[in-house]
Amino acid sequence: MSSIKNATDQPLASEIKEYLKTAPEIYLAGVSVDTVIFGFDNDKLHVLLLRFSNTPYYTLAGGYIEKEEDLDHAALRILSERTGLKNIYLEQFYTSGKHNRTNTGITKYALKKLTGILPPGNWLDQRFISVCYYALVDETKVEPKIQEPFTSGFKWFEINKLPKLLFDHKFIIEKALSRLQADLDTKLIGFNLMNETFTMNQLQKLYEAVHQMKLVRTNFQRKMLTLGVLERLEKQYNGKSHKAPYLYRFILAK
Amino acid sequence: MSSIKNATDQPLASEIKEYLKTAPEIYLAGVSVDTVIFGFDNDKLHVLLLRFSNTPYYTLAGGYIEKEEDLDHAALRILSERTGLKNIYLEQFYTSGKHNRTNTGITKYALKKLTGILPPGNWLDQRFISVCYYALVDETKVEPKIQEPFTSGFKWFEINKLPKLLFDHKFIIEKALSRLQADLDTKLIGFNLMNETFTMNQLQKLYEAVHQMKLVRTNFQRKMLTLGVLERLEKQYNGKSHKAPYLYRFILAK
DNA sequence: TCAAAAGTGTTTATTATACACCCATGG
DNA sequence: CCATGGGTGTATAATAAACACTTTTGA
Repeated sequence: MSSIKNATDQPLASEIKEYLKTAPEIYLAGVSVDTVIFGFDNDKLHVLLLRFSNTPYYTLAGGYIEKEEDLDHAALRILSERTGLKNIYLEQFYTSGKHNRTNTGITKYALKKLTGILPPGNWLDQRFISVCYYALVDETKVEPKIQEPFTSGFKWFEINKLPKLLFDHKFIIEKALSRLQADLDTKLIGFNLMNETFTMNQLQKLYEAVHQMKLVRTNFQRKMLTLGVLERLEKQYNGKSHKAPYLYRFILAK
Repeated sequence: MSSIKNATDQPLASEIKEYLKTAPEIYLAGVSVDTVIFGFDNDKLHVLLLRFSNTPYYTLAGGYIEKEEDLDHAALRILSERTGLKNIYLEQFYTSGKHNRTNTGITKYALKKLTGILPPGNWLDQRFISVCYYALVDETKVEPKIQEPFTSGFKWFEINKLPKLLFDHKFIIEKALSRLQADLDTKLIGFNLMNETFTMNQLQKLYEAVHQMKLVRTNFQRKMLTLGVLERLEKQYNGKSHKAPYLYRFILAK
């Protein structure tokens, strides 16, 4: 799924100025939230990115924290706004705070393309420390919404075919991936990326996509089954000329 | 080591007011850094805590971020100021952001004891999102310095005999410990808590203190040796009537 | 010679890996 | 029947756990 609007090259000065007026009243200054949204489709691990208006660059889904809002709540709210989902699996994994992280050459250029000339010291001009979360979502259930006027589209990218990114978002995605890899085997979170029922083959594809390596089919099956968290359901006949695989479902420890 | 000053009960209004005047010019608003400083002494895992002036409460070593300062640099600077050390092992592990985390009943009481009555909306009154680091230090080399006027002393506490803490600092320490436990076995960081040379027994005591469990001596020794990161030095004769243990040193992979 | 702690060896259990084998399915 | 992918069994290797044994030291 993908959508790109606003192909014109006009700085969005008027909408931006409206935003700059209200933002300081609503949000905490100097702190932002960025989320790495992971999805999975058949055999590829994806990241949902937003097109930065009037530029060829992409960014993470981000936002600000309301003045009386808990940090975790802000992350969840921002994700709900961008994906249309509730009950998203979220994990805070890093806080990025280099003093010039949003103030590099490319970013300055991109901001100018987006906004035109703005008075210095405006809301977008300040230093932001960004608290980063990763989210695991069922990609097929996501209905992304763009965040006007800053972004003009969204697109799922394969984890190893990322586009040009603004700020330090490439670094943040890499951090998110390595954290996801570590978490996948220790916590039982993989199912957040899948449909409720799945075959063992689909589950293996997920693990292979996250860890970016091939796994041995027979041993993977045994390993998953001995975890004791999979419930075997009926077989799934799909018309292929071979044994039908069982469907499984995660059973969560209470 | 321990030191408590300022046993009087007078609110430190004048020093505080001076601080409140300069802080907003120097530091980022709304964001703080808190550090869980771990030390190790013979067989106990310790945490260095600061006595909140005029109260029976303790807090983590914390501070603010200068306006043009990198976040990691701020954490290191704050630690250097409090411990007198350079080259401290630091790991960012969590960012705490509940909107009322510094504004609970006990904290209000403690702040009033410390400062007397201050105008509302002052620097200390604002909401802070706190980026949390843990530090591993050689306890014997630390020369703590208090942070006047907010704190009036410091003390090493055993990890499972913590005093009453302000804010959400107890929760943060627990998070830090479980992160340290996970890190100890995967990264090779234990040596940051010890002298440069140590016996196998001392190393085992460290692992036992961090994991809060007994380990089997013979198997622990083999496991450490097969890691291939220990260099065996001369024996350490200590006058005891038993075989002298070897000293070891960590050799860091380049 | 003894007690205490250090260091090494050995046995067993557990877990991981490789791969052989059989099974079910639709054409 | 065949080809294909699914499921199970088994042999082997690697690792972990339990504990016996030997060594060194100072009294």
